[in-house]
Amino acid sequence: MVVDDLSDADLDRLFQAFADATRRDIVTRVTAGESSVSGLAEHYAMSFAAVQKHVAVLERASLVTKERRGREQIVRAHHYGLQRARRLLDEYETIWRQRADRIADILAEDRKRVPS
Amino acid sequence: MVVDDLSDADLDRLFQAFADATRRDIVTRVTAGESSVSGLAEHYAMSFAAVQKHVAVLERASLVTKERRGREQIVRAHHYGLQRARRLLDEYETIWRQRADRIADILAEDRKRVPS
DNA sequence: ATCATCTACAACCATTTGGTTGTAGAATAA
DNA sequence: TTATTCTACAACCAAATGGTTGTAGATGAT
Repeated sequence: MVVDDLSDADLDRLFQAFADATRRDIVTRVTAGESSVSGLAEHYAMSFAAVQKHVAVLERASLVTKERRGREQIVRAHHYGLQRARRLLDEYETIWRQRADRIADILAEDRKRVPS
Repeated sequence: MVVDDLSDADLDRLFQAFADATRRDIVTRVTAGESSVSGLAEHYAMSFAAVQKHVAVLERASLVTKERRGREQIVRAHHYGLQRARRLLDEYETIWRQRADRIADILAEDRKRVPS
């Protein structure tokens, strides 16, 4: 049962977004609670513009959303992006596990046929 | 309960490795069954050297292993890298879900106090 | 009205990335 | 031995990435 319908480009953006420690930290923060871009920027030893770019990357990957509130831009976690990434890795792991089980079965057969 | 102990650089490599469609396809293939590097290269419209590089990226990310067999280099899936990535995303999702539940509770409280 | 704050975005720079071609070594086949 | 196959790796290139500074527009506070 496939629930995801993400293009290669979508997946590229999704995993690329996770491939940076600052961005993973931003995801953690806004997952714990919303924050303005400048609020986020305080926590990192880089310029506001750099943080702004990181947020933009996360937004393009559908991992966060931005919403204006007064003069601030509020960043929130976007659940579904996260869920999709996890499900994809789940699929890989399921395939792997099935194969591992099959190998285990074959080994078990061997043991029956050639008892020590 | 934290089972993972991956540095930022480890995670960078891990997600970076997934951030390319060719590499994800290689992971899928070798997850279904081992293959030589040249065997993999047949499936892609790029040079052998390019595929070789992709395999090297996956190897550095601990997603596959290489082993010499005669003149071939056999590529296999390495389960643990995959598992670690999935668990990390699980953690994010758990945090998010807890927060979503908390918000739902607060809304439920509101409904009790201010019945329509 | 003025000032401070928050954001947007352009221009620039160094490094990394994803590809190429070319050369060379090791293992197998004839 | 010689030829073929598979791999390793260097050198190169264009484009993307992750950072910077600088300028300008909106919004809120005094």
